[in-house]
Amino acid sequence: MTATTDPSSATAEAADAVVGADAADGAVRSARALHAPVVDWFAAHARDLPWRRPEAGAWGVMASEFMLQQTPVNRVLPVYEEWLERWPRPADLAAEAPGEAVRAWGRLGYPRRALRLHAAARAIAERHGGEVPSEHAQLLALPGVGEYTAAAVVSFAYGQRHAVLDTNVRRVFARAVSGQQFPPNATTAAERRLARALLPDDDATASRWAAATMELGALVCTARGPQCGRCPIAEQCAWQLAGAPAHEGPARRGQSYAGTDRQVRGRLLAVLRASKDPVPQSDLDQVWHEPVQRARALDGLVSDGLVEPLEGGRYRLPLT
DNA sequence: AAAACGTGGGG
DNA sequence: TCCCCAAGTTT
Repeated sequence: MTATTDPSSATAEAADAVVGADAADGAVRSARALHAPVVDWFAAHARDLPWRRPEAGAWGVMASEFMLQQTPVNRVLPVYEEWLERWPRPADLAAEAPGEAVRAWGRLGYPRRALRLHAAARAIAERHGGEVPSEHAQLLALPGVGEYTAAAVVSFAYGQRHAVLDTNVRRVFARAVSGQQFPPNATTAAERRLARALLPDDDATASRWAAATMELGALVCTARGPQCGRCPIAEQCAWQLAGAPAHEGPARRGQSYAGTDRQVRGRLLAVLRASKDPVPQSDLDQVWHEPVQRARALDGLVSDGLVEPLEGGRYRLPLT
């Protein structure tokens, strides 16, 4: 275990962040008091996910993070296994046609992620000697890698001390520290500051803390129906202490789907994925009744590089 | 900075 | 049933 009790600059910074986040709460809790319970809870309750096993490597971690962007763990699992078996290293994927990545992506959703993971693999093969970079800035420069994914890779794959702020962690901090039921709609500077302030001092503990807070949010401190009875820090949770007040601020605007271009794109791509050979326009025309929207959706897929138009009005997943 | 971007499961 | 949500990124 680590020194969870000695004071440090990080503690003072955390205190400031906490006060800043909730000035009404006069009792400044020690950030350090959260580390041990959460990390110990993680040691006892963490799921055995394939990308957490040592053999996953940085490439496995990175691939899993792409797949997990907005897609639940259970749906990712089978695709991840096939993907890593087929393309065990970045160079293996880089050697493939991008369309094969899109096909293997299956129904995970947001297929541009498949294209970006493929492009990232090519960048890694060309610019990084086939090794997933271990610097946050270099990762951030890769297609499809944003602030969260870069942080996840350096933390989970390389064991670095880096704040990892995903939707789960944001919710845990919002409740446990800020006393709010939900975090703001968009990640704020205050949240980043708080996440940095709460980070344990040493790399190993910081890395575990990142994974642990994420897992706590995913399994216990969930968006709906949180299981506070099973939470290791329920006694210190600012939201609980405040009587679990309902969320104030603006509600998150839901995403509509039925009837949108996204739905049409999804149907078009499903047809293309299913066929190894080029598909005639007439087959694509079956998926949507409205010709204007249908054409717009197809154009969008082409301009996104997800679909390749051929001579004679035929289409296929991209070869190059 | 708001909006686009897929898909399916659970409350 | 319907709505909400899921390890975000890009433009």
